[in-house]
Amino acid sequence: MTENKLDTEEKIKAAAAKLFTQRGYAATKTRDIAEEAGINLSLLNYYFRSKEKLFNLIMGEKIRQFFGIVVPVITDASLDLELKIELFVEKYIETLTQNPDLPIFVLNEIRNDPKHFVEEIGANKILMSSSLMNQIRAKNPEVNPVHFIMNLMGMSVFPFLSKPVFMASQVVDENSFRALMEERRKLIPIWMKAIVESK
Amino acid sequence: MTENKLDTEEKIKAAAAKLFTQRGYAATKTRDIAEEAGINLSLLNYYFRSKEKLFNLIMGEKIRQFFGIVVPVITDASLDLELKIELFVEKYIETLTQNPDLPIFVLNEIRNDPKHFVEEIGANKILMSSSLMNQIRAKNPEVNPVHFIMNLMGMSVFPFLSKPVFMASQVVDENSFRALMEERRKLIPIWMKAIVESK
DNA sequence: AAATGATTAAAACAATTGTTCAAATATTTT
DNA sequence: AAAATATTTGAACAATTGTTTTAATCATTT
Repeated sequence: MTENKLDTEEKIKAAAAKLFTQRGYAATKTRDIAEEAGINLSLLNYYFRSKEKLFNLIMGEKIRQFFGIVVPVITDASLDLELKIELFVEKYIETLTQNPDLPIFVLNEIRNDPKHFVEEIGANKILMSSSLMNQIRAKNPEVNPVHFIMNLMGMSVFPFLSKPVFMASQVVDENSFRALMEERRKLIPIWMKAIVESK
Repeated sequence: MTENKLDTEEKIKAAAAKLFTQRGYAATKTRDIAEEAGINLSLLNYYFRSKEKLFNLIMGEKIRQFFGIVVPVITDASLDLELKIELFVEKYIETLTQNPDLPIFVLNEIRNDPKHFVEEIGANKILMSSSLMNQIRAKNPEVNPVHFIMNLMGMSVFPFLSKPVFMASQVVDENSFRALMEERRKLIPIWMKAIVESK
């Protein structure tokens, strides 16, 4: 039955995505994926040929998820800078709240295999030539706009990267972290404005 | 000879530190460490009992390195807020320029084993009760000071976490990245001031 | 020079892990 | 219904990997 086939294939992909993002490539065993998916180990190779091919598939999806979120925002010339920032922050905090393991996984695996990232994100010059970058340059021509994007991403993404540290230190718990992120959704645009206009 | 003993022990530790921080625990093989150190495989177990014990040793050192840098700064009540920020940024950018793999390794492994982190950093309440936090609270009582520390760390550390992305995207190369970080050393304190005083 | 103890090397072991195979079961097509 | 095809299963294989063992080498002491 064709539906059953999609079912198991999706089950394997979901299990693989969960474990790969949580543990990384090397620490994830094919038997763990099979168990998590509730399927026989052989089916993994039957459907995806090898652990590596399955990983590359998941990896590609995660890369597109992580970087694709904001592409429509940063490229849309009809949005002014202020609105772009608001949407950028909102999209990231929303997506990462649902997928807290996404950033550390993506950053890790890009470092391990930068080529795969370049192949996956066909147009890698999108960022520098984007409407967002031009608007930043116009606003403050004296500062390299890369600083701006590092600040914007840093303030949005870093909290999720460092969440385990703040949790372990008992600085936040699951609920207060969520509340903090809600606050940041409104605060980061204000801070970014202050940064761009500073000095 | 006792000097030779220290020599090989240090060689193994250096090799282990390099490979563990670059690849993580699971992807690092004991045989790779031995080869990198230029020693026989058996010596690893002879000196450190097991891969896991060796890893915990390295891990502890890296955690202390990553978090220890700024403890003297954030706890010293004789430094005013502005100077604290300057020193904080300077220390981090300096240390991470020398050890670019440090943050992603530390954040990764803390997520994998938060308990080890808590045991390693005995006093985990240092941050919240630090002189730095009190100075922030005094300056802007309306905003949770955790936001402030996330911004400060995010702006300082995130560039190193995302460096492989910007390199692969050809947004920066090794030299321009270094130059950017030099700029940030001066800019982040200015931006942080703008943030704290915003609204 | 012989003996002792520390250090190093090579080989082997046992468990793990990715993958394949052959048979069984289920589904679709003729 | 029979044949053909697709899916699932359990066992097995081969390579990898952390660790241990046994013997050899080296430096130091007697």
